[in-house]
Amino acid sequence: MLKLSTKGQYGVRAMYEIAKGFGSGPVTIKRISEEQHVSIAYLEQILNKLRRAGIIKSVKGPGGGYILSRDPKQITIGEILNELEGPVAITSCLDPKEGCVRVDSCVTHLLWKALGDNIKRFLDGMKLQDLLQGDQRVAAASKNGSAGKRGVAGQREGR
Amino acid sequence: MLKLSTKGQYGVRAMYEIAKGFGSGPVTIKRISEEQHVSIAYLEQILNKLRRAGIIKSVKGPGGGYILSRDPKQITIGEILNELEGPVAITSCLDPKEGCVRVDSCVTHLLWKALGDNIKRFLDGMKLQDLLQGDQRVAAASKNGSAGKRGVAGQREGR
DNA sequence: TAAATACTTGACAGAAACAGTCGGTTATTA
DNA sequence: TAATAACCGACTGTTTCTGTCAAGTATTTA
Ligand code: FES
Ligand code: FES
Repeated sequence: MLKLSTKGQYGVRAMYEIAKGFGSGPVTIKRISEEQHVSIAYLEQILNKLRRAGIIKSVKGPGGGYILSRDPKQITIGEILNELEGPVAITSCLDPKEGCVRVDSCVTHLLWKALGDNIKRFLDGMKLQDLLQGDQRVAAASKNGSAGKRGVAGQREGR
Repeated sequence: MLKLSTKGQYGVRAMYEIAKGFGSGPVTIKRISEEQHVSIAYLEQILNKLRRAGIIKSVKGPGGGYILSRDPKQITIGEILNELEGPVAITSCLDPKEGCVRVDSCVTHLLWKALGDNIKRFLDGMKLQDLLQGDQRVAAASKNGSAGKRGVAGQREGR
């Protein structure tokens, strides 16, 4: 249950690849395709969305490719997924686009809201930079719970 | 993103309804249908799964219905959803039924694992009893993060 | 034992979401 | 102008979801 679509998964992997090249010129779609084993056609769809959202920029022509709009420290997994799959919404009732009339009498509303908030907090606390740093922070979050501002021992000094 | 299917949602609502009748005889499917606005036919499907899993028991004939197999304090939301939608598996790679060969070289594996563990911890920490008690504990979890053993201030003394 | 109640089971089907492809276009550089 | 690389929309097969339906079984009460 609660599966992420491939768009979201590939999107994060693609962003990781672009982040790897941060500071050293654009990364081509072809490169990403080879490194992450995702078809070029599919990646185009994904990267277009992210570009329109302003998270990455593109450079056309030879030597072109994609670059991050911001520092990897300032791009969260949450915002990537948000663009590709919409906001976290455990139920339709929690979806901003839908909403629900019976909120007050609903016994589970708060439950799903709490879960959704939890997930959101996790995803928004996780940065592209954390992926680049070989997952130490991620691993810590696994034991700890949310990756929120409380932080993790040893976070500041990545290496 | 990360939407729960209606089976899972209705399942929890149905369990809540059965839990309400805990100690005072079986609750009919008809009753649940009316209280929670879900069709009888659909509920049958859902309750059958839960019964086969041993979470609830059924009593046939007039005066029959469904009853909890255990105390509401001992039934978690996690196990209900687990039966109805399978285990938490953010990606196919994390799904016990599927698995992945490329785990080691995968940059996002740990990330999704951490998220999944987080969710699981939340769901397993949340009991049917918490729903019955008007959501105080749930509300607390919303601000706090995981509903795990670390607990929430004032948890012990529910009321 | 007959009637009423209530759960049991498996099959089925329309709708929606997913996963991915394809053909053609535009912009940049050398 | 030729090569490179991003851009764009439409399209399609597959899977999952969200239910419905019909027929059957078990239990109680009159
Ligand atoms: S039914 Fe809409 S909030 Fe629960
Ligand atoms: S590709 Fe299987 S673990 Fe990431």
